[in-house]
Amino acid sequence: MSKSDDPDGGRAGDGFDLQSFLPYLLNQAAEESSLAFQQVYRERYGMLRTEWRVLFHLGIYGRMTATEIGARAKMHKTKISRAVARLEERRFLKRTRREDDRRHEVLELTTAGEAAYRELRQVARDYDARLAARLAPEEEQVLRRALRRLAAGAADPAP
Amino acid sequence: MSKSDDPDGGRAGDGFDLQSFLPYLLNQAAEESSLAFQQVYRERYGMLRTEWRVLFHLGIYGRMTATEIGARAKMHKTKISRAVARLEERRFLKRTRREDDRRHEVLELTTAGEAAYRELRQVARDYDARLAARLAPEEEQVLRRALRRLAAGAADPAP
DNA sequence: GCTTGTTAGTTACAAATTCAACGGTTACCT
DNA sequence: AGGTAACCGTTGAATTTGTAACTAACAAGC
Repeated sequence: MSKSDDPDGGRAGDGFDLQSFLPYLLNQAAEESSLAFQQVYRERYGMLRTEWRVLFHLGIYGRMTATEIGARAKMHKTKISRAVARLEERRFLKRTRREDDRRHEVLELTTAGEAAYRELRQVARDYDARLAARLAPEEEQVLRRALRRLAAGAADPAP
Repeated sequence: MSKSDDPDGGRAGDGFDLQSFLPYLLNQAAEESSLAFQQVYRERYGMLRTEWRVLFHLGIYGRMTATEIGARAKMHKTKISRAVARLEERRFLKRTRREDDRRHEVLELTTAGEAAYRELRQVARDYDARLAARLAPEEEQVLRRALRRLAAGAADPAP
């Protein structure tokens, strides 16, 4: 039949355009644009996605606790707990219990962690530039702004 | 210390702006914007992400094989295999071996599958509109175009 | 003091994803 | 034909994630 004859990636079929559905489209773009970066932190440092995120949070913001990272990155406690454990094993960070409240562990990068962070940060900068180069300069601005708005979530759940 | 004092979500620290790093930002936006839709297909149909995707591909493009879906959606074989198995169990789709080449299985929605698809499609449309409503109309256009370009991937890997 | 409740972080178990190998079918090559 | 290679789809084992119960530390009320 003539149902799926379009050579390109997608607007045939019935009325729904999957390639324009934001949750789907965002996911495809996120997936695709993570690939090359992923390859670096995986193959060069044996890290997982959760791990480079924790690394970056500490590299950027300095000493913080696991919960603070979780709040900023919207990552679940357990993910962070495991990422921290692995990063500690590999001596990328160290923990210190806070003496005024011994429930908190303050996390901090070691020298090795700092070094890894700085290298990955450079990779990230270069890579981000390469991604942005696929877009028109003003397009890029609009994109980042729109994404931040979407990432922020709905303020009001419609009355 | 004065290292992480910014009340809002992000630009303190050293020079790197994580909230603007596209792979990270895209992921946050994708995650956030999937939540409400996820809730519907999960709680109303007990589906997984892979499953609604397969369902939509069949609903939109009609009969296709698993590999064709994989190519369009950039989903791995095994994910699709398992999604198809679960959708079949629940009688949302049926398979037919192609007689001219018995390696292929043509997948097709059942009546129940069609019904589920149509309902979810409506949810998707409404939801997409609600997401887009957070953006300025022209912003929205630029966003979708930019995302499609990013999702398409790099044409040349730089010589 | 001694409950009760809350918060920080871990761990155990189940669910989902990835990776590698497999069976069955067709295509190619001599 | 016979052998090898390629392709479609599945399966089992290893990773990774998610969910829920847990320990430890503090805080508040009584």
